[in-house]
Amino acid sequence: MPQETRAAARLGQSASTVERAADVLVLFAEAGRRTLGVTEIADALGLSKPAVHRILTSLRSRRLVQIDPETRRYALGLTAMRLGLAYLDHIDVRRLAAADLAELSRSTRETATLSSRVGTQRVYVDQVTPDREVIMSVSLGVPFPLHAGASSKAFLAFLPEAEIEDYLSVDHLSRLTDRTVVDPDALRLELSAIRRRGYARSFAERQSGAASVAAPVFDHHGLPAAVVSVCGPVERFRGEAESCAEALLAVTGRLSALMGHAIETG
Amino acid sequence: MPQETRAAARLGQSASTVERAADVLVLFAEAGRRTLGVTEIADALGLSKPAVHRILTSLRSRRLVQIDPETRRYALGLTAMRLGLAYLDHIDVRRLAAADLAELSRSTRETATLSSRVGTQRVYVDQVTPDREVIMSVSLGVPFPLHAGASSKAFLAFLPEAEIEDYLSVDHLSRLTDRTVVDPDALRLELSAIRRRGYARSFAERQSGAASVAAPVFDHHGLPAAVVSVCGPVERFRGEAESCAEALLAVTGRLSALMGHAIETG
DNA sequence: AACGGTGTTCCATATAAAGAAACATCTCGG
DNA sequence: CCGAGATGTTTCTTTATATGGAACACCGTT
Repeated sequence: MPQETRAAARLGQSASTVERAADVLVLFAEAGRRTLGVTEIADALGLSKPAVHRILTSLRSRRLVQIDPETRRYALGLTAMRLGLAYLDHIDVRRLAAADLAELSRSTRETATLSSRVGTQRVYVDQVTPDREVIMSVSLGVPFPLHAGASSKAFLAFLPEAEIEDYLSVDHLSRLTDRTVVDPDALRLELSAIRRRGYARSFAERQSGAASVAAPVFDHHGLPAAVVSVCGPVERFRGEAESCAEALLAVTGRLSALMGHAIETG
Repeated sequence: MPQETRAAARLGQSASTVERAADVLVLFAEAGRRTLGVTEIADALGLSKPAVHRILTSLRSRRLVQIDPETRRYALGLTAMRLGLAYLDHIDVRRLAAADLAELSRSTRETATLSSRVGTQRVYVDQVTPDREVIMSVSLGVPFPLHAGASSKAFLAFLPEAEIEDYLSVDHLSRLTDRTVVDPDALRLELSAIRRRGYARSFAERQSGAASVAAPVFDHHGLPAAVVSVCGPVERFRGEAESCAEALLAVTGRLSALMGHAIETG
């Protein structure tokens, strides 16, 4: 009689005790409470007290949880923190975003790009172009300033205020096209609008004939770790900008969550 | 025949499969590599391939690890990050530091204190006094300004520059004793010296007859989460300040590591 | 197309988790 | 101060389940 465990279906052979232990760990992350007692856990997960106690003892031996000898209550341990920091250290935004870029380009039928920041400059690090005749294509690896174009402004708008002011106080903000905004006060207004709106727009600010919407992916410090954009020829993009922005924000929201930003403890 | 497992001694009954699973997780945090394969893990931990595979399948069902379908290699998953962030969110500095405060007081034979910041003020949240006749004792929960006394200056010195300037630009920095420094420029110099030195000193700045050294405990954002101090009567403290500072920095360094500051992923 | 390398499944066996109950501690409130 | 009713922990037998050798499946190479 093949009794179905709680294991996710179609994953193959599993180790049920390990799953119970994982459930215990997740409970610590979910519960608003910092500490949990044996009975509390047993009731919440439908396990017996001895089972929970054995699991906690094993988790304790690897410092995934720790016990407060005073109250005999359990909390997450140092190793739990190490796992989280290791995850955050090893994320490769480009790899993480690759599938989303492809999907974003497919659904919008425009070019989707990913940018990184290098000091006070920005570079495209990835792009996916749609399968149609007239498209936009960007150059990977070429540095651009932070004040012109949707991707650049998406970075700048969400930096700490001191960094923004440092950037705006440089002697001369370069003019890349006749639509580039180079007045610091005008830029401050624009950045403020971007923060309210959640994404940046550009029509030929950086490159004549090109238009785009862009939004940042936030890391667990709340700073922009990367910027995703959807861009296309300016003539047809006017009508698409809004729907592109919607798809864009869905993607950047998901990626930000994967980067540790604003996780809901459910 | 009672075969000794790898479980830490004297912890009570355990669940060995859970320990093996925990070892797998720790391996991801230890290894410089981001991804690991089944065989790689099995070899590293001395387990059989099927055992490792079953464990990974279970960990995967709870998203503690994830699999790259392309390469069939495994990496830490979203839940691992959640555990880390939950740990960092829930640290109770006071509880964490309690034992160290006691040891610090014992080894220096002076009073050890812990302070938290509440906006632009500071309060003592814990203290341990030594067992001798003439000692210093502070009042827990009473707010003090950030510019007078070692503990206060230890907070102020390591705040973001913008916050420091905000604080120094208030109309009138209060004078608590005749040794209190209230000149903004003199304070800027002093804060800079504190940052270089790593800890703050005070002789009767906040309280007549009292002297202290203090250093911050940093959180994973690199900001001071709390301040530890060693303090005593000003007459005898002059000769002790340097040795107290050494013990102090050992403690704040260790606590900072526990808070996620500057963790090495060995 | 055969190889050496992965990851994955099968299956009989042995092990180690499960759980009821008893025990040990702790915490209140009268 | 002392029991009542929690909690966490251990014992012990039964039973469920993790184990690992071997076989299988799936690559990317040569």
